Amino acid sequence: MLSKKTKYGLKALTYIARSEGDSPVQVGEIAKSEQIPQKFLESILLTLRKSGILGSKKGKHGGYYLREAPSEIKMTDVMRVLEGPIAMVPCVSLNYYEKCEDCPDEHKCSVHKLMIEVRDKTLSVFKNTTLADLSGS
Amino acid sequence: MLSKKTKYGLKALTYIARSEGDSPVQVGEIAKSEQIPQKFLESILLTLRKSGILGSKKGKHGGYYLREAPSEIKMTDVMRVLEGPIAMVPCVSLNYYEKCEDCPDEHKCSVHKLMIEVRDKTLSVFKNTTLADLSGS
DNA sequence: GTAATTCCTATTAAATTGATAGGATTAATA
DNA sequence: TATTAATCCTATCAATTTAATAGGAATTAC
Repeated sequence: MLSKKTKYGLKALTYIARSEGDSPVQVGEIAKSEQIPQKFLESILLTLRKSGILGSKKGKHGGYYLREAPSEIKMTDVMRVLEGPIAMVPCVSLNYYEKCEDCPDEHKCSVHKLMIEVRDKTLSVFKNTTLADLSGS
Repeated sequence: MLSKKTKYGLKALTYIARSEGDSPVQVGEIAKSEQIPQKFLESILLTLRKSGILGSKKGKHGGYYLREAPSEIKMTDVMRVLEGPIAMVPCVSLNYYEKCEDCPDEHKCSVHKLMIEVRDKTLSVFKNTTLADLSGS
């Protein structure tokens, strides 16, 4: 299941994509409109900024803005920042690979091959979807 | 990420599929061979039995066995029993549908459509995979 | 009747997630 | 320069879920 962090993050990004004009969008506005606890949303947008997906402007009239056009922002990147690995087991993760403790040989593991398939299918969706698709192009 | 419950469950099913002969397979044997805490595995196999995937025989020389041939046991069923919904959000779940609290209209939700796509791709993998595939046909 | 097994319920420990709190820092503007 | 309004940062807490353990009841083979 998707964490609320990810869901809130996706909604916020969509909101920003839709309302991009001259000035950055403020956390308070997004929180109110999308019914997200403001302080929680703050921390999520901070994560997105640190990862390079969002930029920010501090102080009065500050807020957040996209660093690239919505059509350039891939779901693979967004999901990895918000949700972490796309794979269902660490041993098939491309970006966060880890050996499973309980597996002497992962090529003999019955779960391994199945999870590679799932990973590839999921990845294909996220690779071919951008923020523009979410915000209704 | 897959829960350990699911991973252990899949490994145990694979083990049973591979060693099916006349007599049922015992929890202790599986636990030892697959390095799974025995009591934890007990509860997992109990779940699988209650769902109808496994059968059991009590008492001395008892144990667990598959209710159908490995090639008849679909991953969709196994995953739903062990891991729960296949969808990443309740509002796109086929078997466990629930409205999202924070969504006034799910057809306008930017996350909804994306998650339907992911669900369908994942589902296609699980639909076309059986325990026979896991246990090396 | 004894030993070996599944079955059942309850409990606990650890990890993760969701949310909150309080203030430091920065920038616009009057 | 003081005020206001925003992001930024760190810490903490509460709730939930996950992983594992404990102890014994019920059942069956021999």
